[in-house]
Amino acid sequence: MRRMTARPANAHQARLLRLLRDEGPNSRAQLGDRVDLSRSRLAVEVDRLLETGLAVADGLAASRGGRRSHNIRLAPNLRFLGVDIGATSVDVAVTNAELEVLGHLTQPMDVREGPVPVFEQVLGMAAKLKASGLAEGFDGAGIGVPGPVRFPEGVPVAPPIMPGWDGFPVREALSQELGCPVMVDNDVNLMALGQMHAGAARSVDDYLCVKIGTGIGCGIVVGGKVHRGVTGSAGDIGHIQAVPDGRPCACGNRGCLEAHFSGAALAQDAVEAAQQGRSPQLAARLAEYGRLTAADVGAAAAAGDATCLDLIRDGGTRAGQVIAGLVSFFNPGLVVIGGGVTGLGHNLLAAIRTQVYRQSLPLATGNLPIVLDELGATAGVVGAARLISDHVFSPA
Amino acid sequence: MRRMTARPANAHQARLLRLLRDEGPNSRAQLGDRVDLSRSRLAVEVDRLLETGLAVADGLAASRGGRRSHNIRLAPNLRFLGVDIGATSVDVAVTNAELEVLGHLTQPMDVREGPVPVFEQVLGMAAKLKASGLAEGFDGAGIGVPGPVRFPEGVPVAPPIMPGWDGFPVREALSQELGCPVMVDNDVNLMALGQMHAGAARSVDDYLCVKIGTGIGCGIVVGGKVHRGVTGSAGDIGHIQAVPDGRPCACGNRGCLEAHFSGAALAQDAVEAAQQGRSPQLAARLAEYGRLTAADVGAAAAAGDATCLDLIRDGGTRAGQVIAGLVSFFNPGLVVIGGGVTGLGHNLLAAIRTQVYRQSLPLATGNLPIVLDELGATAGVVGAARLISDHVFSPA
DNA sequence: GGACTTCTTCCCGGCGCAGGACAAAGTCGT
DNA sequence: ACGACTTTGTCCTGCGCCGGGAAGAAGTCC
Repeated sequence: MRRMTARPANAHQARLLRLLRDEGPNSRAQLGDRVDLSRSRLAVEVDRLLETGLAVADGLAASRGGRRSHNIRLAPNLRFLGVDIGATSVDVAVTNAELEVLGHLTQPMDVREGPVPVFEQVLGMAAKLKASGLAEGFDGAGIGVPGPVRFPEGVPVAPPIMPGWDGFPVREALSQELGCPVMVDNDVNLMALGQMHAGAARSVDDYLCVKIGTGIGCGIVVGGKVHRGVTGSAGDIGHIQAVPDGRPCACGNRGCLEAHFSGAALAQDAVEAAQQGRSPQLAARLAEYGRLTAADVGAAAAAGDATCLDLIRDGGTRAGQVIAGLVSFFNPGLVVIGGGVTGLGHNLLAAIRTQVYRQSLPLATGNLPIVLDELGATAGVVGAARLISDHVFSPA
Repeated sequence: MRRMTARPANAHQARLLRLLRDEGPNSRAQLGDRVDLSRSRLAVEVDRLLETGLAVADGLAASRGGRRSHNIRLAPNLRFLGVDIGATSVDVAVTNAELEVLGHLTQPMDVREGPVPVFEQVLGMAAKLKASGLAEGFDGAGIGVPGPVRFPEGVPVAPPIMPGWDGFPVREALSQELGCPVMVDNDVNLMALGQMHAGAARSVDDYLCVKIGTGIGCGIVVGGKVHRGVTGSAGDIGHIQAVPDGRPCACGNRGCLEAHFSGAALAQDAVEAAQQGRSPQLAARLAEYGRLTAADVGAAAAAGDATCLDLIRDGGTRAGQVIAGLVSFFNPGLVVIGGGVTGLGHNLLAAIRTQVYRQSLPLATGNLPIVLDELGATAGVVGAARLISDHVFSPA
């Protein structure tokens, strides 16, 4: 069931495709304004894109004072699959060539079960999306996994929370199953790509994207490109020491950021606070559901629970200390905070901001926005689609 | 006394020039092996380089089994000026086009006197080098300053240790004086470029270069290019918190790495140790010279002074903690330790290594060399020459 | 309805560039 | 010493990229 997607023949065509992807339908004349090419050349390249079926004509554009131009848009039947595998759930979405999400499924899942059952589930979800008429086939798929990846090969390497995946040829296997090109990356990197396409980072070239969920990671974008490091483990900031001689961490050290502030750590703190009677609200929730999550802390804090506010503030301060260091080091133009704990909202953001603005030098923080992610689960799947679209929209 | 240096006309020529710069003289045939160009094209471009005088023919190369090829080398009369302005001294060197140092002067200087007297001194040193017959004029000059720089304009911005320089048009002024292109950068970035050209980083694309001198900074190289951050302050790691609620720092915070371990901090610790009678060796040196520097600590440690060994070990551990965080975050392929404290030698390196290998994750440290800088003062000036040569060897 | 603007197509000539043919210069074996 | 083979450098041809002019198509504005 292989689906042969045409590929751009040269860099000009690739450039045009990405422009159409990022800025939507555009008239030939507008395209001419954006890509430094002569009219004749542009006409030839656009015509070839139309011939190969990657783009289609789409009626007439509004006049700009003279003859009306023809609209060009990416082929409306192109489909990308975005998959975001988390620690405890999986997101699968279908997008069109402009990376608009046409359908999105979320299901609980345990990544520790290993690649084979997880992929069965993912393929089932993809089939479901296909069956609902959203796609006839896929022109590419991007996959995010919660651990480091040897990017060129698309293979997870030594992932701490998904040991069974070490060395599993994710890219190869999925490409076989889906019959289309596949790219694999760390989930945090994909979140960063999502921000680049649809989020706060659209006009920034150097930024950090901190994801605080079950674990903690950081997507690093340098000059508009994701920095993955020499072994694919760049951005693994969960095990930076935040508290000297602090809590023991699964990695064997003490005081790791992740041990003091993450979805897991926060839930544990919440349970302790409830059991010690420091927070009636949490105690009530614990009694009701039998367990607590970061969301419960956020809800209780929003309702005014002082203990929960303290937990959030302390955690934000810890995270802020580490982020302040990264800001001093990297001097980004933007920091985006995302992941499961985003539900803690502005209390968290305020604590992080305070710490960063206090600890980093004025030159680095002077014009540095620190914002919450606004895309939620969309960021990951859009980032995945963006990753593979960059690949498909590059010369063969 | 403007000297008009030819510039490459296209990217091919630029490529060839850089190849000749980095790998020395080469035969036409060898050049053909390294650049993906047809023989005809290559011949045309090389001939043009010869015509413009950027390169010269240099005899016949050894035979590779057939007709002997002609050697090509960069024009032997090209000269770059490398200037490295430190906090308390200045280095000026002349290099040829292959960035070999032909002459090198070092003089004490106080950067706080401001740009005008410092530049007078620099120009005097350059004139001295010229007068000794090393250069007739300069085809470009690179300048390193100990503070952040707005790179495109070549202007220092808000430099803490050189307040008088804020906004001074270094690039413009020196270009006027010297009559040649000038580029300005942070001294740490230039040290990193020096490692790339002549040091440990020749075959690495992503690495960090930590300079521990009067202050502490870090050069960041991503994909073979220096990362300067959005405001030019990337790598400013001296004010990352190393010790919660630690010593007060000039920046207004507490526990900054620089307050606990730098040339200045170490000298102060040494004086205290001497006065408190914890180190007879240091006391003797203090009595003799009236002051102490990091070098004294190194010498005493080498002679077996336990207190000094402790000072070095503690400092290395502090630095190692911060570097461990950077390694987790950035996942470099190499870390080079340089700057004034390199004199502390392997005791320092051992402490840093221990801490990094202990605190960072195995995937990031598995194949990570951490080495001492071997170039010393040469790194800065060669890096400066490399910076401007990259500029001169790019299409106009 | 006429003058002006904008957009598209067609066409020409220059340039970059690859690759083949050929000459020059050397090596190696006999 | 000589011929066969290899490597290197030069010349030439042809293709495709590409910019820009000219002309026509389509609209706007007065």
